[in-house]
Amino acid sequence: MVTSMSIRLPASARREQLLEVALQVFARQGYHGASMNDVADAAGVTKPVVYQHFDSKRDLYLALLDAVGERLLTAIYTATAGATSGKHVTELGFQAYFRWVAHDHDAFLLLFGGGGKADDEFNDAVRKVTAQVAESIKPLIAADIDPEHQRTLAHALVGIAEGASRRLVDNGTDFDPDLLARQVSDMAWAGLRAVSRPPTAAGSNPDSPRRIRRASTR
Amino acid sequence: MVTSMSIRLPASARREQLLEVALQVFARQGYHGASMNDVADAAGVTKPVVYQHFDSKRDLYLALLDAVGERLLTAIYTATAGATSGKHVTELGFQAYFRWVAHDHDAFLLLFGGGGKADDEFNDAVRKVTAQVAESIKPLIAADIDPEHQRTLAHALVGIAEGASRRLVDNGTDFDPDLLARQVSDMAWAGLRAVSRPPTAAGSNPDSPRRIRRASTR
DNA sequence: CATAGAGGTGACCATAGGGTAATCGTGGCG
DNA sequence: CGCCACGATTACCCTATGGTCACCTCTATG
Repeated sequence: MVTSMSIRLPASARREQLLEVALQVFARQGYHGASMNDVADAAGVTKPVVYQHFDSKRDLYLALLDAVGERLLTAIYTATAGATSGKHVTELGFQAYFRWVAHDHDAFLLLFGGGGKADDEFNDAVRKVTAQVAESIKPLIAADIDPEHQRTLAHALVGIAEGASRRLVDNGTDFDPDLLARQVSDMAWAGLRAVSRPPTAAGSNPDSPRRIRRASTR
Repeated sequence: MVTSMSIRLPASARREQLLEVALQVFARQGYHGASMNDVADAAGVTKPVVYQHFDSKRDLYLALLDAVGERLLTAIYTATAGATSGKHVTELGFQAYFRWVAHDHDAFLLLFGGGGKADDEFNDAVRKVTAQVAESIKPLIAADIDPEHQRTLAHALVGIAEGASRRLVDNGTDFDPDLLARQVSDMAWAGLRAVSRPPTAAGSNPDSPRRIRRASTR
């Protein structure tokens, strides 16, 4: 979309456009499924133009991964900045995530849509993002449990967001990010609280000592 | 591994070996990163042999995806078959999943390691697996909430398993699947319980999520 | 209006890799 | 002991595509 068709553009603008267009192309066709020609075509230019702005296909992809990861992270950071309670942070965090998915659809696909990696450097870029999200989540988790356990749960939370999103994105369903955030964060927060409660009880075994045994059931 | 180096093998055995070897190769190098020659080499044969057993690269990959998904599903099904309480099912389910990851390492990578898809058919195969896992999880979730909400939570649970696993696998860390299952299922189950009934004890938040959130929207 | 230089192009190279055709060799069977 | 069929190989084709080079064409500027 936007401008196109062999219209002359100042370098910086062209670069932006290429990034924008490349995101769409890669998100839809994956790294290997999309050729540099595809990108160029989508931008209404020819291949050499792309190479005037990016050294290689990898370079372009990496730049994209970077930009896109940055967007997600800042979205989450700014959203949760003003929150007070842990529960509030949780909900705002998920909200930011799901809003990002809903709005920056292609970005989600690029990062988590299995677009085609199999490359250490690409994996690192993605891992770095999830790790940072996880890191920002860690404070929500009771500080009195094993750090490794903390990390596990943090990554589990990231997984929640990813899992919930993927289904909707794959499905093509339109969804209300805020509703989703409420539903999911309710579950997540309750889960986190429950974990923080019992005095660690590390190494609990089959003959579990005492967990919170809230009778009820169903 | 196993036999190799130009040793003659009966067709069915060779086929099995090829599947086994191809799993490793694809898991490590991704779909595009691995050539049919790579697969053949890893099996100690030449390309045409591979093509005698599989029509195309896609075909081979699809067969792999299928086999591997099947393994995960049956692992979960059989593991949770004898469970009684919801909590028990949850823990056994996660246990089966994490054991599968720990043991069938390459399988996890193939399915969820972003090995390189960008292909609708491949995506379908993977989606089918997660969908089935999610389906098997759904009964754990309160039946009195919106079905769509149920599905969301089910997929969120799958995301938990995936997120927790990915970190460890990417990290190369060795881990104890059973411990992980306990940690994670504690959180997950608590989360599920909280959703199924009005906020348990402890002051929740203002806009308490009444049990039935038949949030119209969409 | 000449011109420099940035923006852009067409044509091309080189190689990887999916897929196939023709051929070989060996072990079991009559 | 010969032969056939199955397992395997060598050699090859051909398309797609990452990447480059030489050249063109606007437009701003003196």
